[in-house]
Order: sequence, then structure tokens, then C-alpha cells
Amino acid sequence: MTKRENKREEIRKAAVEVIATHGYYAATTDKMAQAAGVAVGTIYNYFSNKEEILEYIFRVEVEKRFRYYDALSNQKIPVLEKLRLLLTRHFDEIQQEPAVGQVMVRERYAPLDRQLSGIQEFIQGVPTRIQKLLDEAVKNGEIRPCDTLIAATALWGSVEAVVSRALTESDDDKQKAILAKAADSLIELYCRGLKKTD
Amino acid sequence: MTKRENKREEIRKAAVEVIATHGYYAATTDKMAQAAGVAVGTIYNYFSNKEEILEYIFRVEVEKRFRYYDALSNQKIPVLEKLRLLLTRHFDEIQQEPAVGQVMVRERYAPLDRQLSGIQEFIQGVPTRIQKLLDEAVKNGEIRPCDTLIAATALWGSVEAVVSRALTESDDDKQKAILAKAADSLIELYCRGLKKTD
DNA sequence: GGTCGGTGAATGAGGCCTCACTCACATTCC
DNA sequence: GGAATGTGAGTGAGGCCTCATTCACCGACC
Repeated sequence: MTKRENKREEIRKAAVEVIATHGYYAATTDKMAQAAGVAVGTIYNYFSNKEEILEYIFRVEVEKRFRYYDALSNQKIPVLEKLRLLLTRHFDEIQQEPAVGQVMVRERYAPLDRQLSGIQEFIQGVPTRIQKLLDEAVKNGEIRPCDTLIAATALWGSVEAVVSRALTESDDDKQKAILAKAADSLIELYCRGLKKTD
Repeated sequence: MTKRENKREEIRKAAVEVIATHGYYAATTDKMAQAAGVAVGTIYNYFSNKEEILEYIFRVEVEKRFRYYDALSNQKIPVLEKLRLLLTRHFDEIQQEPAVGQVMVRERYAPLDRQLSGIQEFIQGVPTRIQKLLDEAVKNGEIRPCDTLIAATALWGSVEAVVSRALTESDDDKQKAILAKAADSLIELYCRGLKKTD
């Protein structure tokens, strides 16, 4: 990583913290600069404006997830197992960087007017890929035929809600407990449903 | 409804439209005033500040849902049926006032620093009530024992995601189609799960 | 090895603009 | 005619971004 990329990374991390605690709009460039230990002007040597910072934050996460998805899609394991791995990885990452999780669930819609492509890709891209997996699973008979658009949307919505819920938990151990078993709980929920099997 | 309440209501409706299209932060008081056909100053005769408008918007919706929940909880029907009715009603209301739906899914977290109680009640209150229903259903054997906190959080997360997805649909008929069958699709998804019943 | 000029990252005060909110006055209502 | 309601230009606080300047570093040259 070049020196330049390094500094960009430092600013990104600082911005994540500030946005996570104050929200995008209250996260002033002053606060970000202070958190990164640089002057305001320095930020503008690495990003063209405040929005680009938010976009970059999302882009980094999107790419992480897409890479993992791609690696997974070639493997010869049941689709539901792929799904479980995908969610597990996601919750793991949130656990390691809770602030990133905060930003992702909170700022998905942030600057409405000029929609940022990094955020767009995240909102649409991840559920779309889940839908692809579900379609595949329907085709090979692993799951029953159903409206995969609704199912994929619902599944990812659950994930975000659980992340959001976990992160409002002030007790650190409880937070970790929720995140740790979240993937398995959700997969079980979506596989078996709620009804008693009789 | 008194004349005063009437005007407050008009301003609320106008604000909903403006916030739905621009997002809370870009929704200036000027735009709201214009949309309501009044002067900026008038708004401040009915609301003490901009945040209170957003809070009021949420409060109106929360109370609608709580009233329906209360009416439902006394009835002698299966819990899962209550849940279905609750969701059906919710999606119906969104269909009739899509802008309100936009605001609810987008602005849940809006002004982070000083959390607005109307919004808080919505974020926490609705899932909490769903969890109560699930607990009841577990107790009377209607559904299998499970982590009802996760299940309730997930269920409501799915609802919000589907609403959000439907509202990004520009084709009006498609939007209605999604919303119309959303409640049943979700209930079925959560009851039967995805797996093939063999 | 000491001097010197070139380079570009870093700085932060302030320009400029936006927007929530006010208030002195006008209008309407009863 | 007095109370209630409406008005919208004005105010000032606050925040994004700029840019003239600084300065640490480095290679060139004597």
C-alpha cells in the first residue's frame, strides 16, 4: 500500500467513527479531521468532497462482500450452505468493526438527491446476489419455489435489522452474543420457518 | 377536528411529501411552507421546530399501529393470524400513503444526537409488540420455541426492506403488486421457511 | 558533507452560502 | 375592536471547501 493509500485509509477509518457516532449530517469535516489527526484541508487532498468519503466507505465494504461472494459461487456446496457462510462472514465483519456496521445500516439512504453509486451498489447489489443464490437453489430443488425477490429482500432486511438491533445493545458481551449466533439463527428461521413441525 | 388541528394536519401532510422526496436534511422549512401553501412563520405557529415535525409524523403512524395492535390483542384468533392482519394493515396503509412509507423507512435514524421519542417508540415499540405476540404463540404451542427477539427483529426488518424495495419501484402497478401480496408472502415465508417440505 | 533549489503534502483561517428560526406588521375572525 | 392567525424579509449561526503559505524531505551539485 502506497503512502498515499495509507493516508486515505486513515481518513476513511476516522470518518467511519465520526459518522457512526454523530450520523452523516452532524459529522462535520472538522470533526473528521480532528479524529484523523489532520487538518481539514488535508482531507480534501484525498477526497473531493464530503459525500465522496461516505461513498468510499460503502465501496470498500461492498467490494469486500462481492469478493467473498465470487469466491463462494464457484464452490460445490449446497446453496443454503453458501448463504450461511455469506451471513456468517458478514456478521463477523460487523463484530470486528461495529462502527462500520452502524454506518452501513444508518446511512444507506443518506444523501437522497444525488444518489451515491457506492451506496446504490450496496443496497441493490447484495440482495440481488442473494436472489441469484435462491434462484439457483429453487432450480436444483434445494428449496421450494417461491417469490425469490421478496425472499431475498426479506432475508437481507432481516440481516440489517439484526445488525442494527445488536449495535444498539450497550452491553458489549450481549452485542457480541447476538452477532455471533445471528447468522445461524436467521438461516434456521428461513429454513424451518416458525411453525411447529408436527 | 378543530380548525387548529386541521392546519397542523395540512402542514404534516405537506412535510411528509417534501421529506419523502428530498430526505429530512434537504427538506427545508421553505419547501415545506411552499408545499403547504403557507408562510414559513406559520409552520412555527404549529410546531416548535423542524425536528418536532418529523417526530409528529412518526407519532401519528405509531399511534395508528398501536391502536390496531390493541384492538387485535383481545380477539380470539390464532396468533399467526393476528400477525398476518397486522402486516396486511401496515402494507395497506403504505399503499395508500407511499410517501409516509418512504419517510418511515428512510428517516428512522435521522437526527441521531437528540433521539426523537416518536421515532424511538416506532423503532422499538413495533418489534417489541411483535415479540410479545411470538412469545404468546410459543406458549400456546402455535409455533416452535425459538429466539423470539431475533425472530421479531428479523420479521420487522423484512417488512421494512420490502416496503423500501417496493417504493423504489417506479412502475406504479408493480409497486402496488408487491405491496398487495407482501404480507401473505412474508407470513408464508416465516411460517413454512424456504426448505422444501418432503 | 554542506548548501541549495525543487517538490508536494499539510495547514487552517476565512469566504461564501445555506437554512432554521424570529418578529414587527398585516390580515382575518368573531 | 381585540384576539388569533398569517406573513416573509431579516438574522446569525454553522459548515463545506479553498488557497496562499509553510515546511519537511530529497537529490544535485560543488
